[in-house]
Amino acid sequence: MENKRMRRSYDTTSVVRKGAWTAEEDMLLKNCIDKFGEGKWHLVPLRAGLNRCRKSCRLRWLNYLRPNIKRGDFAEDEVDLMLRLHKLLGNRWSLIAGRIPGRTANDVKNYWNTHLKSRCKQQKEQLKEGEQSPPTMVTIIKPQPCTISKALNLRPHITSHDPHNLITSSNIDSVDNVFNISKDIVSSPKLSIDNIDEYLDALLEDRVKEIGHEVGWSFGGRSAEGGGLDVLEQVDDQNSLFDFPIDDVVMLDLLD
DNA sequence: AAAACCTCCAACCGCCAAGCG
DNA sequence: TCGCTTGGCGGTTGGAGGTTT
Repeated sequence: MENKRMRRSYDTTSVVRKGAWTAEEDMLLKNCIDKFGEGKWHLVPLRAGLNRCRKSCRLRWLNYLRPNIKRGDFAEDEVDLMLRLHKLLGNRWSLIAGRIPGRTANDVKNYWNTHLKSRCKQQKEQLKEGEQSPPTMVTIIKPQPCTISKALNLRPHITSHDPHNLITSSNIDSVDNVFNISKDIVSSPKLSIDNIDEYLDALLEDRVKEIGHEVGWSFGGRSAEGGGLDVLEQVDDQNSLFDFPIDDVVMLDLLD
């Protein structure tokens, strides 16, 4: 598909080309990835015969050329999932995108910034106005940390205390009416983003199975790529996969 | 009709962590 | 241990196209 907008002008005098990609460049990049596979991005410009930097090639592939990328408007359930994940993870776009099949981190980020940021702000203000009545706590989820570490294949590079990998109070400032996570808990060095990633799978799967039992859902399998839930056949049509009522508070007791 | 303003999103930029010699 | 390279991420920009005035 040709760029719908050819916005940026090219600097033809520089060695490394910038700006919008042409169909020809796309083809060269795609052929290169098809032949050599993803990765080794520093070699890609050379292999593909492109005057582009490695980052530009990588970005173009990940955000545009990669197969199975979904384009067009976000579906209602995708938006719903995005909202909930954002409340839990903050601006961790790549993590959020990893749970929305076919969507890239850039897509998610753009959608958030253009559609949901203002909506979220608005909701927050409304909540402040009616702050007198505290939200009702309806669900308590208490997974056992030892189960997570045993049951899940945590990646080897997880560090015990990596400040950049932690959800901190600063990036959960939007945690309000859905996930009420104490700052003490989320800033604990025991919980890294990698844990969160795996943890979400376990948490959602457990929760969905639990709910599914009650309402009579049947389940498919895990996706090969992300390891998360990928199929859920709903027997009745009254609930969606992540249909926690928006006003519920889900207390996550992540640690012992 | 056209100027001003708004929306959208591809692409760029800077930073960080991991890996390697 | 240190410095360099690479991959990856989130924030931001810029400009085409759409809408309003």
